[in-house]
Amino acid sequence: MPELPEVETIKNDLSAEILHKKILFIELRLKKIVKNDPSFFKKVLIGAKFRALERCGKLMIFSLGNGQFLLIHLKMTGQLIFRNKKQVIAGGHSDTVFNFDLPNKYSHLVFVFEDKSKLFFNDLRQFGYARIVDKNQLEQIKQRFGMDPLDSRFTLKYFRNLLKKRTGNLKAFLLNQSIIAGLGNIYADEILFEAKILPMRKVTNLTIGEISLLHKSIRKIIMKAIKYRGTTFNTYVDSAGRRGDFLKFLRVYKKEKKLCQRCAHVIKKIKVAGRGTRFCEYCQK
DNA sequence: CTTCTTGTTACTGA
DNA sequence: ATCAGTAACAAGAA
Repeated sequence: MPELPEVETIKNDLSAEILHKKILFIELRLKKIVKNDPSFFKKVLIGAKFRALERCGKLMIFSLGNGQFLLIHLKMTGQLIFRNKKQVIAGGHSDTVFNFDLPNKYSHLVFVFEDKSKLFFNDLRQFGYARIVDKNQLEQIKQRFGMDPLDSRFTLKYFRNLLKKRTGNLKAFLLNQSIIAGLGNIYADEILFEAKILPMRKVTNLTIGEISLLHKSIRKIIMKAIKYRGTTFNTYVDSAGRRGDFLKFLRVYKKEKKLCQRCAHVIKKIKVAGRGTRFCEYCQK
């Protein structure tokens, strides 16, 4: 599942490949993946160039420099894969960097650039989307997102204030994109394990020490996951089709029935806030 | 065959 | 206003 670290990795890598290249052609293979009228979508993009790439939570924002912006959300199984002219010509076989043919049956949208390089938007479950918005719509959408954990304004003081306004459980709090933007099921569970706090705890009865540790853990886990280029469980790959390396650092996500690396008790899995939630009932308090 | 998975939105009722 | 719970979306894994 692309969460903040995965989207950040794709954003950074793609920025080095696609900026300032003219878009020659748009191949829309599955209409529902685009949330605009298809002819409007193509009209805005063809002939335009991506001027900047940014990330808001798990949402990618491609600035077109003409007052319009392309939004792409990968949801659970979306991929954005870039291939240069040489790779496009070679197909999927001859290059060790990537190991599958494109387009494949999950390639719903393809951007063709003037240098014959291509950007493929793949999505197995078709939950992801692409959408063109103008500046006003973009500002409205951005307002719905909470603080980015990497933002310098995400201080302990700020975090303590966020918690004060809430009453629910911690898992739901961490997953709520309008409070903190970018955390999903994998990193929420990993953060709570790191902070040694149970996911079903109410945000109202955390001690000062727990709040401080939780704040530290959010930044620590997210920064480490970015360093290792995200977590590949099923479909996630970066823009070159490579896997993320954070899988080997997971300590609770998909570790149910295995032994806790900290205390050797069995990792449990239950439903919290409607989501599969993994934790150690012994060393998380 | 059924159940589960997951990000987000929409809807219900409390 | 906020929260908990659930359905919806889709397709594959178990």
